[in-house]
Amino acid sequence: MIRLRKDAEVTLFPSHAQKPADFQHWLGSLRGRFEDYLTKQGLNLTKQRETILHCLTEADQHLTAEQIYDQVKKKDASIGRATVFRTIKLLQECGLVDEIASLRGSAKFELKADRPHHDHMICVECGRILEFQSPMMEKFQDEAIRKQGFTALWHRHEIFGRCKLCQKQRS
Amino acid sequence: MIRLRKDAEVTLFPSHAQKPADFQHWLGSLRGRFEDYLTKQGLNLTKQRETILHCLTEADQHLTAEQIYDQVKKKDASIGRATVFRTIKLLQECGLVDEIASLRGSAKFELKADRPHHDHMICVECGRILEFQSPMMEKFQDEAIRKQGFTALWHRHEIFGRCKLCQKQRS
DNA sequence: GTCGCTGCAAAACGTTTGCATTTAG
DNA sequence: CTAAATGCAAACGTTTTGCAGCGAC
Repeated sequence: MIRLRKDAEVTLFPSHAQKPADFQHWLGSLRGRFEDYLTKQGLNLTKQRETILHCLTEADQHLTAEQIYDQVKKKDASIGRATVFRTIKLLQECGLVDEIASLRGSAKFELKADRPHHDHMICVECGRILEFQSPMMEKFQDEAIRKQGFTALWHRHEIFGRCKLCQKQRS
Repeated sequence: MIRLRKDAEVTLFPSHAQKPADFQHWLGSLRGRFEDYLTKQGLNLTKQRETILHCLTEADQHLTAEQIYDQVKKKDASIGRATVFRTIKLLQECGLVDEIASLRGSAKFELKADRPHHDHMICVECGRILEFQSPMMEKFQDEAIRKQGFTALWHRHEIFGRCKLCQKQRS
């Protein structure tokens, strides 16, 4: 028998990551983690890669590759699309960035960094992405994984529907 | 306080839908549901649409549009890709087919029909898709949705990793 | 000088669409 | 006769790739 308090089940996050108080220090630490990974692979942290990471830290929402590209262009107009895609891939490999599904079309990305794991509710009307976390859900998920003899690497859990505002506008 | 039996938490499904004992009757009922939907929309159940639905009922795994197209061609070589895509879309609209994400590339589809809701574990090595269901997970998910004031339309929960066999081969 | 990195353009990929033709009631 | 349905090929949006030139150690 499992007992649990009704209160502790679900945590909501604001729709975007909170910026750490010491932004510069945070940015530096991410930069360091990226550089470490690249070095280990025999690669380098170039100006372009740094710019792209920087844009991701500044963004307060989930961005498509194209949106990241737009932001990056503001800092350095010479950077090409291909570099953005290639860099996002590197950031995913080293665990700094996560891909989340969008309703249709292009993928969206978020800076995972040190944030706790969470899942997403995606509004099909306005595209807004809400985040939530439920340790209990994780628990039962782990149970299923164990039962199946599966080795989980990552997962995504996306709920599509209408956010409070869009639902209200409909009625 | 919520109490629950440790046993009843997670149900595994075989990696594909069990075929009903009376296949013909089942097929007929799905066909009927499709036809009802089409009629309501002022559309018709054509030979092509019937063939595509038939292929989906025969498949015992999750198929991409291209794989469905291949199966369909065996029954009627004249059917085009576009018709397959268009028909899958209709089947989704009337709730007979669900789309599930594949690791990369094309979407995969499954015949939802009367099957209970379930989620997926996707093996990144062999592509095998395992299914599981956990009422408790749904419960906490609903809790999160309620807290957020969200109106859920559908969701998907996909765990990527290695299945038992592929994991064994690695070690 | 080497090897990685880049931007560009072209290719690849899965999916959708426009259109002329066929089909069914 | 009309409206829907089809197959084809072209278009689409996103992502990947080939390649020649650039740049950093």
